[in-house]
Amino acid sequence: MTGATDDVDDIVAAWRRERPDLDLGPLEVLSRVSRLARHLDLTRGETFAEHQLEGYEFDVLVALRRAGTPYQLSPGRLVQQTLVTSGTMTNRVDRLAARGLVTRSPDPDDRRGVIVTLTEAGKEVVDAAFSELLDRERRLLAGLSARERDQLARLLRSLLLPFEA
Amino acid sequence: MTGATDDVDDIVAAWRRERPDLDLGPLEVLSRVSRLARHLDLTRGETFAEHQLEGYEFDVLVALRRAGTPYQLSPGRLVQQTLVTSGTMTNRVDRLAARGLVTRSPDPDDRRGVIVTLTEAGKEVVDAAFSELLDRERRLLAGLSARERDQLARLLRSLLLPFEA
DNA sequence: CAAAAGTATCTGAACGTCGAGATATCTCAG
DNA sequence: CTGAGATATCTCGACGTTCAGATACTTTTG
Repeated sequence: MTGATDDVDDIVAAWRRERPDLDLGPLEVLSRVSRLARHLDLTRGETFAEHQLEGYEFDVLVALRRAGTPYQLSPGRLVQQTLVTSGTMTNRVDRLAARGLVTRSPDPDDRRGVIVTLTEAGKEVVDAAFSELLDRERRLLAGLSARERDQLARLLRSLLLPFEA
Repeated sequence: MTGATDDVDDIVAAWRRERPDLDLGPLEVLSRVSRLARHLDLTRGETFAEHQLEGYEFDVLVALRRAGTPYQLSPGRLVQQTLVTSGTMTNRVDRLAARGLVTRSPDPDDRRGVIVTLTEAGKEVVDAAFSELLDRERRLLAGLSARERDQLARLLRSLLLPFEA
């Protein structure tokens, strides 16, 4: 059994033919990261659709949910956790508030500030969707042993660290 | 020395506190993949800007470049390789053609078809940008040994395969 | 305490992507 | 050959994101 090849193997082979002078090593890892993330994004949508959620809505709800009681965060903190811009977060909170999944209220300690709170309805939706997402993702990882998953997590962490300085 | 922790460690710890009933294992791997990809996307933009390119333009040029002489692909093939929709590809080719980086011509063998060709100017731009991108990505991976990079590539490949069936 | 610098959030226009549908062409069974 | 279905590409309106700048408030400085 010769190990199966993926799209990135083809891409690297093509480059090796076209540019044998270049060290294509980085592609082996980082192209796979990008493509895998893209596939994950595309299929996550299926899970969310079952709960009448969009992916970007989920990202906000999930940040509020794991903050714990009373499920409150400022837009600024939500921006940090979701890696989007402040204008985007304003829009997202608007839409979620219109659907009754969060509320927006003034921060009593800082009159510039706003507090976004997960509603009970929002909590129910996000809990259901999150649990299903975990199930789905567990299936994606089923092909790896526990040891391999640990390795993978450890290696990815070390790539992630430089971005979080 | 206790290993450094990243954002995902914090996220998992928060979830463990909030939902000790759930198996959060998938997050350790897949959250890192998503966040890393997002960071890669954000910083890739810096490299491209030096060559007056946008990331989405680069994706198209690079697919044509590695196709080899005569650097031609149909919009359909470009769609497959870049994981975007056909409408998006039409727009991208429009913009690249307007900038003189590609040309669009009818396919002589299939009158429904179109052939997108990389111009000499397009080739020069993409070669310069690609080489610089590789340098930059190599630096990101410098913290890993060759053996670790291989491991990582192998594990990511096995996660990618199910999406490519 | 006043002025300057910093911070939190929102606004609005420009932009790229998507998704459904339209058009034109090709393929193949009958 | 003909008609049905498949295929390749494009059109276009809706949408979410970005970016720069505006606003309002807070903190720091002298």
